[in-house]
Amino acid sequence: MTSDKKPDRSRRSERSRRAILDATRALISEVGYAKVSIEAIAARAGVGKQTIYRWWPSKGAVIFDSFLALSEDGSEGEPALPDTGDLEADLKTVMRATAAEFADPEFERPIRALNTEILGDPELAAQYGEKLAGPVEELKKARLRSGQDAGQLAADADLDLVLDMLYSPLTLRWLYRSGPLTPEYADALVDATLRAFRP
Amino acid sequence: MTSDKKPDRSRRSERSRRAILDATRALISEVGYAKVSIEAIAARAGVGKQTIYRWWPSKGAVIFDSFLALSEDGSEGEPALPDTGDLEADLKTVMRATAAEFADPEFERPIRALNTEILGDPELAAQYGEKLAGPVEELKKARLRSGQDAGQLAADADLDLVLDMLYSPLTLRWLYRSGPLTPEYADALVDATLRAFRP
Amino acid sequence: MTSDKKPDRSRRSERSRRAILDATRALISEVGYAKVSIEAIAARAGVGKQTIYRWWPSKGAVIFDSFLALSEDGSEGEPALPDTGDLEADLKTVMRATAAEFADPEFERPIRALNTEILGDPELAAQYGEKLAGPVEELKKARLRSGQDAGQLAADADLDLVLDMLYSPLTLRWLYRSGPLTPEYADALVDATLRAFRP
Amino acid sequence: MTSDKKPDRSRRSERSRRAILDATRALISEVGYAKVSIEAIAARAGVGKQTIYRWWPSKGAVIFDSFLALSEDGSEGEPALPDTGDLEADLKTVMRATAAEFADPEFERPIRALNTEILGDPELAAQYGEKLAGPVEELKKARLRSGQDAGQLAADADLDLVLDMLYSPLTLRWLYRSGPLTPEYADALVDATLRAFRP
DNA sequence: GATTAAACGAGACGGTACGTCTTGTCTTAAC
DNA sequence: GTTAAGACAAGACGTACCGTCTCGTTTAATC
Repeated sequence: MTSDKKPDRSRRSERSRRAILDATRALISEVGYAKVSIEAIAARAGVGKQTIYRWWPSKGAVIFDSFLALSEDGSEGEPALPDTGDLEADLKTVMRATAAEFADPEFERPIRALNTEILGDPELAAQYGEKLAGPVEELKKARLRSGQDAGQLAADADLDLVLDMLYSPLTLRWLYRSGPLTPEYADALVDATLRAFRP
Repeated sequence: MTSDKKPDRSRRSERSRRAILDATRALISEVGYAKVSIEAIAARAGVGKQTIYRWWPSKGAVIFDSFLALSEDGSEGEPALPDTGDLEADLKTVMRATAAEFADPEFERPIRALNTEILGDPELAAQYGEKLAGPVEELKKARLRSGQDAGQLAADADLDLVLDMLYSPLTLRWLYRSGPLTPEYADALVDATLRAFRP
Repeated sequence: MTSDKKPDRSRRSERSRRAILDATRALISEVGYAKVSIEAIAARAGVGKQTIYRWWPSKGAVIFDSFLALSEDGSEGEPALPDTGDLEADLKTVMRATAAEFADPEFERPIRALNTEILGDPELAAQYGEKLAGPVEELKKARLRSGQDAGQLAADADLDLVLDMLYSPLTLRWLYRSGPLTPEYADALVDATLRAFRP
Repeated sequence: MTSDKKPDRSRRSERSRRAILDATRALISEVGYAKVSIEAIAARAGVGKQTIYRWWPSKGAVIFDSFLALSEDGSEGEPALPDTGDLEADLKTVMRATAAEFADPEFERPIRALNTEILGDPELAAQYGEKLAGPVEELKKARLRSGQDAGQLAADADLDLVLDMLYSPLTLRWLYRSGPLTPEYADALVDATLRAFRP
């Protein structure tokens, strides 16, 4: 036990924090997750390595935070999902959009980097669930609940399970690249899921 | 033009190949995926590093092959899935078993290693689909088809979609550690999926 | 433009420098020049390889420096050569000592290592002339000059040539192992040289 | 002691032997001694590595033999040194020629390669003395003896010593690159040596 | 305004692993 | 039984990063 001195958060340089997070995202986009190194981040950010090690426990944590920061200042609170009163139509809209996003090569590298990190680090996985996935999931569940109230979904449907059946196949197909992410596939998932949980 | 000489497959040492694959699996079990290095594999296998680099393009490929070899000589052809005539019961049996396997810490490390590797390498992902996942999927589809014939599944059900809806939520929950892999969850997935595709 | 960053000399670790130089000399003595590797030096010195590559351009340079360091802290300035007033006797004393030193198996390996290195690297050869051979040569010339003043050597004798004729045959015989390094041979060289340059 | 089977000299391929020796010399000229590898020689000669290892004990031996072969078929017996009756003039001619040869960059690399090899391997040094240096030395001594008979050299002069004093300074200056190899230097060596051994 | 203590940039350090290269041995097929 | 070819075990090469550890230098907050 050499030096348990905890850094003083109040004196942290916001300038450095931003530079590190920005450099991280830029590097992921440019060279891909596997080749992002702490040294490269520090050099790119014009920051000493120690400044990174002082505030983050691992490379994964930096990468994770770089996404978190993005979602935090990108949107002040998540936007609600569409609610036209037609659950099926709304879900298809959202699922098709998700499929399109996954297919967009622009997002491919960063999201895949994030997922790889989460896969290997339970700590980050927990944080991911809580900070990133959770809020979005709540929004989705709210829309489902609204559909439930409108009698478009069984009153006793387990909404977490519904979400799983909707999104998991899409997500896994993307992760494993095991099939094309077409609008038709998105629609088929919505149809089947709604059949399973119709009132 | 540096050195485009291709090695001569017919002169490959089977002895070394096995030693490398065995050492790889042993190391993954012992120290976990992240800490497996080519150097460690070579040392453990009593093999020169070059012998690994000569035959495999990447660490991921070695790891992948070590699983492939396991499945190839472990089972001479995959065993058929149970077919008692009751599709629901059989699916629940299989899904519960899958959930249990995922939860077994013994398999945790190796399978997670394999998945991490697949996630970051499209080449391996393709091989995975073809050599490992494909055959198993065919067996599963055969059982579904048998249920279809028995009138327990809609005649026009897209069996790939059925499989996705059954297994994806389970797999993703395991990958992301986003929830417990209980028999109840397995059962719920089977119930919902069968509802979606009942005749 | 890969990495033109020059290391900062002022921050160099004296501790590591000494450890490297010491380890180098020890290894040369123990296993011989040909088998000294950078890896072995680093391991022996308890130092990262990069610390060697950071400060020395080649293995030869390390070896050379290990000798330089020896001569620098071994003697605070070279000791003067004997000057009894009898040039012939003094030269014979020194030449016999040189012959004996060459014949001493203790010095054999290190000096031969140094010589091999110098032979293949003009850069080091220049440094050798300047830093190691030069100072000693000056002392020898000083003694010759004193002999010249005493009328024991021709006033117009080229002292560099005198030194060459004295030492080169001895040195070359040692390098090539082309003959025994006896006191008689040393004496004969002194006699012949003094005859050639007598007043 | 695994396989002491000695190869059968009578079945040796002369074609391969020549190809190896030629390739060796060519490589030394082109890339310099330090970068000549057995692999490169074998590839260049169109020969299996084992064919080299079967007939030569070390890389040095191959290099040495490549020179030996050169001197053997280049000249069927060494040419006699000039003997005009004027020893001083003849020696100056020969010494100036030697100095010029040393200075010729064409010969620089090969001869230096040979010397480096000899320096580190007593076995080769002995062979060098016997097969390459010896014969030439005998010729030189023959010329000296002729001068002795003509009364231009002391009758009791040790001819080996005379040769050493003539050639060693030149050779060493070349090896160490410690000074220019001018005709003047050659002349000065001859002058001084003849002074030392005049009748 | 001067003092002072922590965060900072920079980068040297001991290490691990990389992927390449060469060595000397061993194996195979052609002749 | 020698040869060309080349796979093999071994291990050094020089490079890239790791995470830790000084170094001066800002930069605030306290005096």
